[in-house]
Amino acid sequence: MGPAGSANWHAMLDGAEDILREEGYAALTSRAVAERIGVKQRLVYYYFATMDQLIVETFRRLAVRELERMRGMLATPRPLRELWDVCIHTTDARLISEFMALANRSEGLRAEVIAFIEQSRAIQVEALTAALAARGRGAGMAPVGLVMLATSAALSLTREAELGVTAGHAEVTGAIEAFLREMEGE
Amino acid sequence: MGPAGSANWHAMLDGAEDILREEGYAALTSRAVAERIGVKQRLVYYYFATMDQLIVETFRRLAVRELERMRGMLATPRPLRELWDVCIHTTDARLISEFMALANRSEGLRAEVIAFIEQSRAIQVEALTAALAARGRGAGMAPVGLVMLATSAALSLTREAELGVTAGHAEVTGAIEAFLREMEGE
DNA sequence: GTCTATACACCGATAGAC
DNA sequence: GTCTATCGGTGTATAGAC
Repeated sequence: MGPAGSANWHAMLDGAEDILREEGYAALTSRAVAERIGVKQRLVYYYFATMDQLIVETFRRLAVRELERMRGMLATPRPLRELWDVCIHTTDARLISEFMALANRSEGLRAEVIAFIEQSRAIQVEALTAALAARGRGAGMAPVGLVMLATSAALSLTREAELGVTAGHAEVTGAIEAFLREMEGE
Repeated sequence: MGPAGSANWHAMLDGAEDILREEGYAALTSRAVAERIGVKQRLVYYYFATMDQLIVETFRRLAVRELERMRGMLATPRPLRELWDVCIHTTDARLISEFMALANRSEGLRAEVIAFIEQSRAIQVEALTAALAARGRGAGMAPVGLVMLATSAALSLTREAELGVTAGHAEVTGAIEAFLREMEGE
């Protein structure tokens, strides 16, 4: 309904994102979003027809930004290093947990999540394939497999670190760092 | 409060588990649990002081069962194969997503989740270490790192498969299957 | 665009009878 | 152990004034 891209529209998505991160999806209500940005609850329904729509838009905005950022990294001197650092340092496992749980029950969100995973994987495969080709070598597994494995590891490493579990982390991180150094130096 | 281990106690945990799996934690209410097992809402508060306690007990019962099962596998002819099959086939990523999201906001649950991860990792490390020693070889990475990596992969493989994403899955599964065959034959 | 007001349903938790 | 009844609060969503 309301104008996408307007100041209030963005403010509402910002609020929704913060609430998801800090309090979880059970706390993501139209009242909470309104209060957080200093408007009345009714206004949320002027900008979004349902709460589900607000959630989907929140994820979509995040996904678009992230994909754009990742594509930008393809042109840098060390794309693999950049992509890995993003995965491991700027990922918020709490926020991702909420979206993963929500995606199990919202068709609209699920479609967005699927699209995001597929596109981000494609970008990462492109980066790894190019890096391997430039050095005229393979990696013992097809790039798409290696990318899938690294993405899984990054997500679990981040999530467990937030919980306070670290068994095996140094070993996995070490192996990936060694691979990155071998591929891109520094 | 109420007698842990009684028929109603188990029925309530069963109900809670089903609701989490099917509808998510936002739908896990005392009324929903009561209705599902055919009792009145008040009775839920006779067995559990708070909803948080019910959630913690639901996870704990599940974790205890799972750890027992995993320990039992250490004595089988192919422990690595058994442990991997459990990870990849009987894991319900939806249920895990809910517990992961809940653990971000419930101290009691978080402690249980941490304990479970640490204990299951220890069992898996024991299995892998024994298997490597029996064959007098190493694996290019310390066992705990390999276990961490495999666990991450299993979780993401299951979760993505439920979403319908499969890019890179065959490659990762193939590599792990090859490793298992090399270690335990068949 | 933004508001007041409200319909209707559901929540956790408790009092207290049987 | 199990129930009826209820308190005070919150949820989505809508009607309609300004």
